[in-house]
Amino acid sequence: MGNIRTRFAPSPTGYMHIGNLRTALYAYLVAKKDPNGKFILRIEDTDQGRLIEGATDIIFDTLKACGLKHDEGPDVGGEYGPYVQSDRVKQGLYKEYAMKLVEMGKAHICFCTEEDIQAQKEVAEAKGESFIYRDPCKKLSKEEIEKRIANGEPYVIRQNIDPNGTTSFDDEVYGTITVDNATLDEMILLKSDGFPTYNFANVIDDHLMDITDVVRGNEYLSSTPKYNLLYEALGWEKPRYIHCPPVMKDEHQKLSKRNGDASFQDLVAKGYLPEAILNYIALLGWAPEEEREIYSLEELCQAFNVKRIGTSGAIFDIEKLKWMNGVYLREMEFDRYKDLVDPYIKEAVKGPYDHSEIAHILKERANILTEIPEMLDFFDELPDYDISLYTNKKMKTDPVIAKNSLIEAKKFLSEVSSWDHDTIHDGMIDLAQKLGVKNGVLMYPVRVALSGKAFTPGGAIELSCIFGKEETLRRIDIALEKLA
RNA sequence: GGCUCGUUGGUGAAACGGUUAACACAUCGCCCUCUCAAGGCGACAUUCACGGGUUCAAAUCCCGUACGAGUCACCA
Repeated sequence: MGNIRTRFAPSPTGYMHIGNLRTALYAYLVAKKDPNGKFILRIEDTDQGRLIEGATDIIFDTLKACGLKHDEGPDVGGEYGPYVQSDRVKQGLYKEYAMKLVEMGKAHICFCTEEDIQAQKEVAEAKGESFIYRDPCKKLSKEEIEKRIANGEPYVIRQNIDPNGTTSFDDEVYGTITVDNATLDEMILLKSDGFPTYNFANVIDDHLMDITDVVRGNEYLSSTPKYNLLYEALGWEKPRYIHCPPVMKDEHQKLSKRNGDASFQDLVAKGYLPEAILNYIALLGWAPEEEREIYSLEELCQAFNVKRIGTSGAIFDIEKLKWMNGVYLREMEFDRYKDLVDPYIKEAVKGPYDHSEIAHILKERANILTEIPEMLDFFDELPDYDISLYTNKKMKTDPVIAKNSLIEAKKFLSEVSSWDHDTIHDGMIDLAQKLGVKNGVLMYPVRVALSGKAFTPGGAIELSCIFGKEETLRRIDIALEKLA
């Protein structure tokens, strides 16, 4: 073997949520840390009742949008296919191995019904006893089993576990974990519909696909010993295990798509960039060696180290994602930024204004794309504002001072030789000086007159430039009327 | 309830027996500035869930307690 092979094995049951994506990311990074490492996508659709149409496409789309390119998978093929478990069922793969285990005495055929077991469990719980199912079917004779199968009685194949002794495994993140075999219940390997359970399929497929490193959520920590018993029974080499801490919504609950909207596509729809999302979630449960926090996917591949994955759950903090998204937006080259932001500008600004200029004043200010329309809501229509807006302590203005500033500004702007940023800027600065006032005393009222808002992207001069002479003077006149 | 895992500031976290307990987000000040944002500077854990123990020395090792999470499905 030698080369690392990891897999991301989601079940197509709906949207891709953030915790899941992070697991995919880590699996990808573990593989790509090795120059020859392979990242495999496997679809685990063994629960026929939970399938959701289109869910597989969401998985493909999400991985693609994030740049988590898989080397093998249902859509790209590979020598270890098929990569969809229901297709593997058709090959009789799982049943074959399950029967083999039965022959070896490591599993048995079971005719018990769910209701039966559930009832026994409830009785035990009522008595306050812990419940480990001791399957009577284990004692069935071969003849009896054959007869009942021939009769068409439904059955499952269940793992046999010797209750004596302990089982341990070494997790790369959590260290050595040991459990008493007596606490392990004998899980179902093959369901009555002939499909394997995850518990079984994952072992078979990981082995058959030569997966060297199993990366998954820590909810599997407690069932891993049972998987290892299977590996041992089959005489297979066990993979390295990398169990990841959970991503939490708050102190008590894991992140779930059901309650919040923390799916990847929700975040994208809210105006977050895939690369920022990926960068942020990489830091949930993993810390780089350097102090740096901004990493491209390629840089993450270099910096990533399993040893620095943490063990406790991390709360997803949308505020920090917001900040990080802003960093990506600010550092983006302008052309790409403009294309990205243009739909949002169009949504808010229908007037004949230069979108490129608007993009410029937005670039340093917006953290999320979807907050852009609101920032620009004064362009098409001047909001109705109260003249109390002209009172600003820091700018040393009030309505009386503002009126004066606007009269002077209007005088200058009506006669300015050329309507461009530099000319207006220099002229206004000169004007303030001539008037013997601080820049703000002159600029602030102009900006308020143009926008009707206390805070705007861009200052008085930038806004004047974008609005053009006519509209600028028109808005100043409106202000003067209000202040009259 | 049994078993497994976890617990450093509001959040993400560093520290791998000896530091003033990094850094980042958020928050709050100040500076810069035509507003806001960005940027700069500074404040913010006398303390690492709690209680014992080991040690000259513990957030770091050990034990216990509390709290939390996961698991105990013909779900993954």
